[in-house]
Amino acid sequence: MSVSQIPRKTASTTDQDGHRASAAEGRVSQKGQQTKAAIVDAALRLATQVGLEGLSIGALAELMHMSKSGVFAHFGSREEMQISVVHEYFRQFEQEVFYPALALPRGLPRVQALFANWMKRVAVEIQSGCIFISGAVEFDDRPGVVRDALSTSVKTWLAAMHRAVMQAQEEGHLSPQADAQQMSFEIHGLILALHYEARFLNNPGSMARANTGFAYILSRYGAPPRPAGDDVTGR
Amino acid sequence: MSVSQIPRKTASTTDQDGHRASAAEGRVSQKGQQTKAAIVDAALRLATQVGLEGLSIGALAELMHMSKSGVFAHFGSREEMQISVVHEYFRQFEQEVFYPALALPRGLPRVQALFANWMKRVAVEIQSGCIFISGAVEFDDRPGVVRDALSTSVKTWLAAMHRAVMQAQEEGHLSPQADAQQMSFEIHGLILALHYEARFLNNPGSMARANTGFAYILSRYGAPPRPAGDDVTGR
DNA sequence: TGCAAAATAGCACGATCGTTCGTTCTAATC
DNA sequence: GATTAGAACGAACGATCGTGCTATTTTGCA
Repeated sequence: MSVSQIPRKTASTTDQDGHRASAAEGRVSQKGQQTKAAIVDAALRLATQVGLEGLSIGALAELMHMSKSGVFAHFGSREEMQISVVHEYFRQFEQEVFYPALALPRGLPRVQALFANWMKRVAVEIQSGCIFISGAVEFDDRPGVVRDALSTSVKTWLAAMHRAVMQAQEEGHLSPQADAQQMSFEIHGLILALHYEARFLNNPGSMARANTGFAYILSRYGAPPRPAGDDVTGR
Repeated sequence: MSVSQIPRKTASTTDQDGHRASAAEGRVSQKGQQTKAAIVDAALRLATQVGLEGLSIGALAELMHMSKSGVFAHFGSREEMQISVVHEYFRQFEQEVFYPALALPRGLPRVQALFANWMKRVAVEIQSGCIFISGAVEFDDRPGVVRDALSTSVKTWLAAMHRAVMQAQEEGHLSPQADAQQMSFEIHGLILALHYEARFLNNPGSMARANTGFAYILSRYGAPPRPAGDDVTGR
């Protein structure tokens, strides 16, 4: 399902056409699409550092060498801009983490690839930040469209991970009586602990601990003894 | 430093007298201490919902039925107010989670008590929020005194937890060759996943999954339910 | 009870926020 | 080339932010 709604790479703004038109609800020109995509790009880069709430149109305008109103006109509201950022982040997350793992056979190889890709991305986000994590904190008790967009994106990804685990059970790679929800929960915890301890506490060795934890989880859930190849980068 | 000490509204700021005086560094009166403690109390309650950055002196003043300048004068700066909130939060955390567990014998019982108390607190924070988590996101790439206060508090607590685990190894309750840092990391992950999935995603059953995960960790690290000396690949 | 000191209020400041409005410039269409 | 829609600008708005400053009230102590 998430595969079918793959957004076009040519225009990153076309994915929200159906639900809301641009600022003045007039048709957008080619140039308009380009600049809007560039703005969303810059906004995403800024949001990973200062969070979705720290994102301001003024700062974004200065970064784009544009006027505030010029930037604003592309979205019509701050919330709509934040949603655009969330969608773009999710799109990139899919491209980097999810889709490459589909190249591997379903079952344990794909689960390992998903986790490896996830780790690779978090490793970068230790410096840049992750809006799925910062956004969760910022919007966890602030209902609204931005929270909905965030929540939907995160749930879509976690469901994909969970699905891969269940497929591994079906393939006989993991114990069939194991609790797939439990396993997904623990994996999520490893990622969150890595992000917290590496990014905020600057604890060295967090990456290795997350990987070790994942190996422990696999072994507990009945994964076959590890093959000689230690590197499981599914790319 | 007794166990039974319950946080009371009076003199909750006396613990930070030595490190920094009040706003104008003049001597504080009894009434001043009371109101400041009440302000910090309200600020803490507000900060758990909107975060340390969302905390504003204006909103706090309205909540206290005071003027902005009246509130401001107690701290001298917004940062100092945020630091006071962090210290108060840490103090309450200690009182609720850490000290009660000291009543139990060192080793596995104390480790289990620490985790149980931690869980009890997080269960409440699913509704109210946790500034150790929200603060980490808000200040993870914003250096300064507030970040330092937060970081120090969190590290103190995690070190206490880690120390308890090592004591359990010394007591023979946990396998001596196990990696205590690894175990602490995984426990931290369970708490973070619980907070994320329960508070942001509203996933039911998260509490049970965190408890189950903790039991798994204990068994893997050689807790009594399983015969000691068991290999790391338990279950 | 009187008096110094502390607590609080009131006001104003510069800055920044998201947003609106009218205008100007640029691009696409005929 | 003329027409027109859209992109971008610039100024201004009301609101809120943290923070000074100066009165005024309240408190604690001799």
